[in-house]
Amino acid sequence: MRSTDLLTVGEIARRSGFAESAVRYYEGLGLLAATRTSGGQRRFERSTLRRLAFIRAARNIGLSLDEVAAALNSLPAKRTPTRADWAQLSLGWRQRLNDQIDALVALRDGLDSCIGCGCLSLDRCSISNPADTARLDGPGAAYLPKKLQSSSNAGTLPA
Amino acid sequence: MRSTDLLTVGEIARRSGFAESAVRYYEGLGLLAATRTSGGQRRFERSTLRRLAFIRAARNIGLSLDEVAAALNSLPAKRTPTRADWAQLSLGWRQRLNDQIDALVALRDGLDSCIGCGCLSLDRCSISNPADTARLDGPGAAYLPKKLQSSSNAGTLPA
DNA sequence: AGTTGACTTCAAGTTGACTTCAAGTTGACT
DNA sequence: AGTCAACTTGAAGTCAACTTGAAGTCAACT
Repeated sequence: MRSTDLLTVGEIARRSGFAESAVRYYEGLGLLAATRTSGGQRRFERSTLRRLAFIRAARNIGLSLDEVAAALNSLPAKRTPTRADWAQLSLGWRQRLNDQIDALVALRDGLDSCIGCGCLSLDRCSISNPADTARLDGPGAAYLPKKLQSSSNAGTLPA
Repeated sequence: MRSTDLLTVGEIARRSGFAESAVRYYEGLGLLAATRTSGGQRRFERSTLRRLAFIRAARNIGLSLDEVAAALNSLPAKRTPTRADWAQLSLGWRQRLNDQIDALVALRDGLDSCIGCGCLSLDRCSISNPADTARLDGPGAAYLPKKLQSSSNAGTLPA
């Protein structure tokens, strides 16, 4: 990092918290841009860190990489994105999060009414409805965040 | 379905809303039990439908099949599970759902404060924190339900 | 100049939850 | 007895998002 302020893939990885392999993968997908040294090594601009921050945020919220790509492509190509650009971009996530929250709340409320009866009827129980039927279409079936999936109390009482 | 009230894989699939391949897969995993005809075809008891309802509910809530298996294995092996058994089993899900909801709410609140500043700083912005750091460990990174993932407004404003 | 850690590419492997396929049976009905 | 939809198995394919491995190259430092 002597000559300019360009960063190697290792530095980018360390600073962003992504694995090097992920950074290379993202570059391959076109999510990140890199120049190359004469020897063929990647050099990233500092602004790449902001892109990666955006990517992580988006992934935290649940966007696929395809969606992340689309979002990044909607940034102004010819000037450095401003704060406002980034803010604009993340504004649409709010509704998305609210949708997820609503879905889970609906699921929990359905569960509450199920606990009372223990039915789990395919016909009547809202929590065990096949995904394609009636009321879960708005709320949407809720697949658990991976973090929470592995760690717990599968169906058994906590105590 | 003449002779007894045993159901074929096709009937089970139709009535449960699962694909036949999924039903066979679940049987292979031991989530479902089936007797066989002399010719080797599967025959399921009617109670299998309730198990499948449970499986769907659990999957809706986000349990992995491993977790579903563990939950089902905790059912009394020697008698037909009662309503109370099923209710007991699903009771533990409530906390899980609440955890998910809390995680998303925290994420949304973080996003709200981010939108104001547009920073997305790796250091300071809670929404773009690497998954392994500080505050997201409780809440957990939230990966979006698949349903919601594909269908939307990726990072762009709704209007 | 030599060392050595960091880098390169490309292919293949991983995970979970299934689905698809091919080729061959079975069983309910006529 | 014949028909044919529905069934069987096992292997392989799918998807996303990476990771891993092998075999080789680069660059910073001494």
